[in-house]
Amino acid sequence: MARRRVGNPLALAVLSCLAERPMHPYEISTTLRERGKEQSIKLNYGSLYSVVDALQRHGLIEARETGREGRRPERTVYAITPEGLAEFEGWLSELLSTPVKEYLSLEAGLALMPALAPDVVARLLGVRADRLRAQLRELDAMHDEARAKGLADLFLVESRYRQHMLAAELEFVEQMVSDLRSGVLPGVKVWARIHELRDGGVPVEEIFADPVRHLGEEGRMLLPPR
Amino acid sequence: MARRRVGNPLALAVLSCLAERPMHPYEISTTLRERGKEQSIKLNYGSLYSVVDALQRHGLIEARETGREGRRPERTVYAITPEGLAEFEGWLSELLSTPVKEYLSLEAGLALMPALAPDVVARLLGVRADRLRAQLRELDAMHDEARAKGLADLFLVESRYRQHMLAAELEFVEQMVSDLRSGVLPGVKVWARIHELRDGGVPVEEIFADPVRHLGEEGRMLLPPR
DNA sequence: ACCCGAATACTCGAAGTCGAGTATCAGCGC
DNA sequence: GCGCTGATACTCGACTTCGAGTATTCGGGT
Repeated sequence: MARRRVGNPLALAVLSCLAERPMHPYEISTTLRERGKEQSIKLNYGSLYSVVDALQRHGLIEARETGREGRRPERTVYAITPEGLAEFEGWLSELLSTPVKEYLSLEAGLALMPALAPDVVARLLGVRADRLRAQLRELDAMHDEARAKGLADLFLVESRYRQHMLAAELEFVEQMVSDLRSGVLPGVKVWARIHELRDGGVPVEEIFADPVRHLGEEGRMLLPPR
Repeated sequence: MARRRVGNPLALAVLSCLAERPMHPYEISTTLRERGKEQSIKLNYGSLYSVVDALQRHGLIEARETGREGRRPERTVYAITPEGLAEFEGWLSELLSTPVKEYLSLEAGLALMPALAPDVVARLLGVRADRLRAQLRELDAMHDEARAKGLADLFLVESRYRQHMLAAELEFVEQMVSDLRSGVLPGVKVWARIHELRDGGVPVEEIFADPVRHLGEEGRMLLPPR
């Protein structure tokens, strides 16, 4: 997979605008905003200008006119090059066809959660579930409103995707909370016991050094698998 | 929401290790790797050392001993401070309880997909679906193997979450492909027609300037909503 | 006639990210 | 006893990211 010379997805959005017609960077930013693309692609000025610069350095876009009106700051209008158009279509195709590993923040949280006691985690995830439900309601309202305005579903696809993924997360979190509370998830009992011991003053290192002594037979699962 | 002084999730992983016992950075990296946490938290050396440095600057960890064996590079052992422990627990709690907006690459792709013709997009998403199915099979195999080795489900939670989200993505993509092929998604007909015209030599700008003339009544949906 | 806030159009530098590169050592086969 | 691979333990600097800051103009109200 030949790595893209300019990696920021914002660069792709810039190319998408310039594929329509030449624009200056600020116009690109307002265009993306109007179309709601900044919901899907992180946009901030610093990145925008450095990305435009990088695209130019690599010959994917080129400066057309650079004029000024009154004593306003200069405006440079850029146009896409044939190589830029090829890069755009290739990159977009790859984005659609090839899943990439994304580091979700909840995944990090779940990976480290044993550092907190299981009942605490259950409570925190419960709060998360509430917030997810609120976000889903907001998205629903937004979609209804957009529909009422006559916006075609085609332009809501990315938002529907976000909603779908949010709903999936909620489903997982709800299941998790119930598994934690009921204690059916293998390992939770031991996990809870470790935190009880720790709160009672036993250093965690010591528990791990000889789990079976502190936790009984179930502690065996903490030993390194042969 | 007070912004974290050190933002990289890797910093959280570092704190989680040092909460157990003092370590030197390289040991942290191998520990995280052994436990499979690098699947969930991006780990590379450059970031590791700069993150450790930042944590020290902010008083969340402190250097203990800095010795060397033979003529090996120096090793500095770090320990967590009380403020570091507080930061760790607060941050982890926030991570679990509070959803944050994540910019998924497929969302960017969907937002820009009208730049390609609908049948092309359908084909690309079909390829993605195949790849997602392959990844899901791999994860299933991994989980079976881990189970067989006696690893508690507790330590697979993050991987199960990834699997759940991957499955949700597959579901969405499959639905999308079928909606595109059947043409039931409102807007797809117009979208296809635009690409036909463009391939026939009509500039895209012109179509957008007077959509109704080029596309008939259905073109009206491209006009800005009042 | 003047003021104020919003919009226009960028600039700048501090901070962070990344991965290839460097140097050493331990063990193992031959 | 010699070379090779793989592990140990980091360093470096080019490149990106970020968002607050700057300077100007426009339009609407009073």
